[in-house]
Amino acid sequence: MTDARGYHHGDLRRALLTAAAVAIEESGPTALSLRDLARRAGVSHAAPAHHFGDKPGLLTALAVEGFDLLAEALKAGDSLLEMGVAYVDFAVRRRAHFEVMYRPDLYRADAPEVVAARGRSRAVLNSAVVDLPAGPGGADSAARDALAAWSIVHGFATLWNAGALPDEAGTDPREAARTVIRRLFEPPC
Amino acid sequence: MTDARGYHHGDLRRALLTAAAVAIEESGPTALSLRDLARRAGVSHAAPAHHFGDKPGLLTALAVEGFDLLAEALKAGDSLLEMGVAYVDFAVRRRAHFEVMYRPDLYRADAPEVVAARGRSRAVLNSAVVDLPAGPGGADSAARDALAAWSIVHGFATLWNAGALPDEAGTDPREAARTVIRRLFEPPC
DNA sequence: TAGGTATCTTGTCAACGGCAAGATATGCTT
DNA sequence: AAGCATATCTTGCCGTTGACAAGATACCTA
Repeated sequence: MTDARGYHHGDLRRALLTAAAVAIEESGPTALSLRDLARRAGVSHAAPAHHFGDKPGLLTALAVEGFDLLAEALKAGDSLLEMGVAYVDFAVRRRAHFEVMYRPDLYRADAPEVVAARGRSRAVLNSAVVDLPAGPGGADSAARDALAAWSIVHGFATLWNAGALPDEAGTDPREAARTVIRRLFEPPC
Repeated sequence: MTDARGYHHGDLRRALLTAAAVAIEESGPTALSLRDLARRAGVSHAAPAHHFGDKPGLLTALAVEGFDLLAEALKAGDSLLEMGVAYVDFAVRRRAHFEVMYRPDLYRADAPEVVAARGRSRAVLNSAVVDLPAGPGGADSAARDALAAWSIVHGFATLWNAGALPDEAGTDPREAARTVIRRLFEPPC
């Protein structure tokens, strides 16, 4: 979609979001430049403003898209373990979206569309926990289980993306994640 | 150290690092401006360049300081559980350092001082895992245990700082973290 | 076909990061 | 104590960026 001659682009909003994801994956969200995105899309430097208002506006749209893509990806997991693997897989494959989603200083995290989309993804995440056998804490432990599961997959994904993990972790994030998450079910008891 | 009239500041490097931590805590690392730091320290806009070269240089120094502060903070934990709590506590109290440390696109993560400081903090983290009873995997499971523990505390800390956790998580990060980490030892088996 | 609106362009401004050149303080050497 | 080298800080400048304003062009509907 580099060319698209004529005064009107046709699908500039979509093109800018895609270009933003690519640019963020290349150099991180901090180095993101609206003017660079405009250049990549072949439009003038002020064109993005019409669709997103300002930079936080664009990243807000990207975050909304990310939460919806995450909810979709999580639905593929049929168990808590597999859903955790899907969470990590999403964070690695759609790294740009993931990075923005959990960086509220970059966008308007309290915008209604964001709140709604985040709620959708969280609902899917929690749906897998209620199916577990109740722990020693009874029904009250469901919240703790959800928080623990979410924390371990989110932490693993973040550390993986940051390149902070030692080489022993391997090269396949799905496999490594599965091993780590299993630790939640097979403790040294 | 706001004033310090005269041509020379006296301790500009220290003042800039402190001001950077404050500014990042206020508005995140993306909004950080060297010129703003210079204004806060009462020096000219080009003064920071002498001490840190450029913006990544300043954040590199901040990351090094962060890894050393983390290693120090972790030493206070006498068990794996308490060390995990200390990790979360560090992430919340020294939020600016923590955010920069795990964002390699912001600084020179491969600089030798960074590699050394990161190694020091990781050594402390791993020292608590070897004291654990060996899991079903034998000695090989130590790496997995370390990764699982690191992931769960890092994920919890990140989610807490991002404001992503639901209100049920409470207001005290240490208490909430302790509850979640315990889940690693008391599974529904 | 004509008016209205959505979309995009051009022009401008302040702020920023980075560089170069100069000014001032500090410390070392003799 | 005097002079020189160096560290530290300033002033001035340039290219880029985000944001805004005003105008141009294409689409769409009545």
